Amino acid sequence: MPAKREPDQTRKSLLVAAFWEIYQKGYQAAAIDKILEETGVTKGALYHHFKNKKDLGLTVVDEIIGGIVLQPWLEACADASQPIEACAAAFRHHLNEHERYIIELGCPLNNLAQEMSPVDEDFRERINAVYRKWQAALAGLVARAQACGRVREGLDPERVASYIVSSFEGIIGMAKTTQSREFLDAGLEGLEAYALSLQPEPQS
Amino acid sequence: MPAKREPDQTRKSLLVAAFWEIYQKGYQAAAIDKILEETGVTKGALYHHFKNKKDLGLTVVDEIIGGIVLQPWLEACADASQPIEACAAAFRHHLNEHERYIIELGCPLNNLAQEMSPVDEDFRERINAVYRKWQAALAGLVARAQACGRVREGLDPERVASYIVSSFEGIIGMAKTTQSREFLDAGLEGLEAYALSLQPEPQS
DNA sequence: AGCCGAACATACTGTTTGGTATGTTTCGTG
DNA sequence: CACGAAACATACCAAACAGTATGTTCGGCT
Repeated sequence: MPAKREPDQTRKSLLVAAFWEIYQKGYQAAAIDKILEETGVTKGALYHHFKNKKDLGLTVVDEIIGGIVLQPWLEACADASQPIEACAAAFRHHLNEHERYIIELGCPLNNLAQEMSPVDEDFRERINAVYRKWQAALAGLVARAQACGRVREGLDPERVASYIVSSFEGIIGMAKTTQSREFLDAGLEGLEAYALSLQPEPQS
Repeated sequence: MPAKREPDQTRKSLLVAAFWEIYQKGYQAAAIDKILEETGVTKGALYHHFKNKKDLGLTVVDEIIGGIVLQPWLEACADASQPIEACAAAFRHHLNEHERYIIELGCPLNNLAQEMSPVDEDFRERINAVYRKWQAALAGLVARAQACGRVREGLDPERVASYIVSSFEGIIGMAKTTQSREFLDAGLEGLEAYALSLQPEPQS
């Protein structure tokens, strides 16, 4: 029972189905036919909306994955009245919220990044664009924390943000690999220890 | 001009070629025919030594990747007269040594882990076995550092090791994604900051 | 009403790929 | 030297897959 003719709806459902297929199997192993089967859309319709598989994949990065990954961080970094604490809270909240999928399937952005970066420059660029936004938001947070005297001066916010993002993705990746929460917990503990080490020496 | 008949040599060359093919494209996208072309071995020979593609892949994990990844760490963790410093040194040495490939292709173990963990339980187990050895070596290092009073008591060596491994793989992954050394440097800086935070408070 | 392009549907193609069936050659052993 | 198994070689297959050619239907605009 396909609703008569709703191009936006059709397009969106294709993107969502493609996202899940890619999230589960990776881009290269993602099967177009599976996406069609899942949505009930036909091949003609798909190739009307997207010019090929790569176009579909890149659009998934831009319109689906970008939003999913960035949203919680942009929020958390924006209203941070208490920078580091808010960040750590957003951290844990985000992980708890999606723990199920994160342990089973990892981070959709990192998955694609690891698979496609060496293999396709266009994918790499789109993925990097998302990472840069994430990193920029975190760097802004750190800079503000410095302004408040909650983070030591002399640290480069960009580099600190780099490390946090790297570490975060690494933690999620290991949780996926081990299929357990242990690496998640141990990782958060470690990252918080690192965050504490950013604070200025208490002037006792 | 195939050397008359050297089964071990043939097998080994297949494993090495398979390693590179998998390292570059991932397991699922790795082409058997490419491996045959690269080695000059024929299909009949390959399927004589390995019962299928999966068997080949799993053997690559066990006999090639395991060694490559573990060797430098096991060495560094073994003779550590100065635990943390030796570890950090092995760190940097390892990265510098293989910087080229690491930035371009990442960590072969982590690549496979991210690709295969959600998709194939057998791969996940083999990969995890390697990670556990790595983690165990690091945990041993931390434990000894505790015994020497160089690392605070009350920290769980296993969890600390978990975090370091996670973080390390995350850093390499981001270096690959961005195709730059920046994340590598920023990551090492961050990890060293973390390592310092493990030390006992200086009793001033 | 009529028309034209956007939005779909169906059937097919060409290639790539892992895997196999079958044949041949080498080598250690009795 | 015979002989049997291991080590290789060749030709082929069947399925999966992205992509296309072609046809049909809807819906807005004049």
